[in-house]
Amino acid sequence: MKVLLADDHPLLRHGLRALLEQVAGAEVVGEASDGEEAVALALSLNPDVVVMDLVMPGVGGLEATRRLVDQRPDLGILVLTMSEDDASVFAALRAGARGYVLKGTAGEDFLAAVAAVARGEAVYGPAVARRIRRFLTTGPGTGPFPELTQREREILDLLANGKSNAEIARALFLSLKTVKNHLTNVFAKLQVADRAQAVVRARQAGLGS
Amino acid sequence: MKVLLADDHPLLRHGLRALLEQVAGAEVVGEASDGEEAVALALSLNPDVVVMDLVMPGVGGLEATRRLVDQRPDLGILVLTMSEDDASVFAALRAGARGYVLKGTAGEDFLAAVAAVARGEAVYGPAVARRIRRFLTTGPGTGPFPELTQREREILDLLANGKSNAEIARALFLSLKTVKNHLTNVFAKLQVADRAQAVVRARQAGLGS
DNA sequence: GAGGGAATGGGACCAGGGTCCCGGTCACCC
DNA sequence: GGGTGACCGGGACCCTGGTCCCATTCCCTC
Repeated sequence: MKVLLADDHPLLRHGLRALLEQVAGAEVVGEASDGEEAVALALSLNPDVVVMDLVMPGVGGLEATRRLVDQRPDLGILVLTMSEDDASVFAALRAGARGYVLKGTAGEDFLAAVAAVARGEAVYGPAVARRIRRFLTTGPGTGPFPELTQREREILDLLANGKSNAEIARALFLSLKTVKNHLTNVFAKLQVADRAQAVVRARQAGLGS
Repeated sequence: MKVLLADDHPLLRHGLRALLEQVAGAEVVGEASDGEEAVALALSLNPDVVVMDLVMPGVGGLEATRRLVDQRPDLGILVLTMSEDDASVFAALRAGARGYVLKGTAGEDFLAAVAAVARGEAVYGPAVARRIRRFLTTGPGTGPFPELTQREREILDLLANGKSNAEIARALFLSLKTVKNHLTNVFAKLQVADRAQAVVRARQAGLGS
């Protein structure tokens, strides 16, 4: 099983290589630090699996995945990323990645995912699986504020970044009135008096950037 | 040299351990995956250096750093961060970290930083070094936002906890007008438009509870 | 003593934020 | 079919928040 590593963090590449080399039959045939390099190395080294970071300088993992899948449809690509957001998950899957693992997963789970992708299977980490299930069920699942609706959470997230009502309205293509109405509900559910307190609560819960 | 690793990413911990174990005299005595665990292990294992990630589930690296420095002022804490953004790095240093390295740094540089922190030195990147110098040269203004006056910082701190103008006025025995006037100055100095954005900035810098 | 900045307030003004109440559409479920 | 809830929006209303003036009192420094 030949593996190609593509990640712009030397430390992380080192960890992956150390992990993979413990496994009999696994061999790290190359390392790339950006998407361009990843595509070139994958085409020349013919690995069974490419472990691909999404965020890399220059050509990112998403674009590299698209190019590789275009030329080698059977190549297994395991996307490895920090971000857990819905957009990334589905963008990666649409691009043709066969697996999606968060960087926070345990070593054994990661190795199992690499092996599975090499065998042609598709795997997702448990965290992402939960995320997908939540996304599919759409219900007010296990978010930071489960009592909020989807829309209310979107608005709160923008609020947590200091956006004004008008900016939120523009960002979500809503009327100013709708934003204010939603926020009134959010404040009630969070049991806060105004937007400033809501920002405090939201950022305590890890929202915002 | 005894090292404790605190990061919620097993893969990254693995990479760091592999790196450190190449060095004679270095020993990874423990691994923690959140701030709570990091504090407990550091107090029981007595390492020379704690390599601390900032973003961890539950008690984050910032709070863990504060608690550790409180109990073991001489303990070297090396913060490991994704990005070099001013607010978080500065907050970490304010919490008592003796250095920080980006996750993207090369292995040798990372090892050098760990060794330096173990020796009691402090290591910072050029961007932070500039900021530190400015912070120190602006005298014992002590805290983020050196451009603010003492009173303005007090008010901003209350604001960062979601207090209204009236509440701030009562808390500080001031007129409502005075609070508003001070806040107008604070907003100008922080280059934000309103209190919500000020809350965001303040909490990014580690203010508030 | 003159100057400047920090701190404290007042007056006037008004835009944005927030509330309450109302209407409608759509999807889902009993 | 009827009910419920999310989502979208309007009207009217009030008040906090924020700004731009202004003044006063300290205190520190030149």
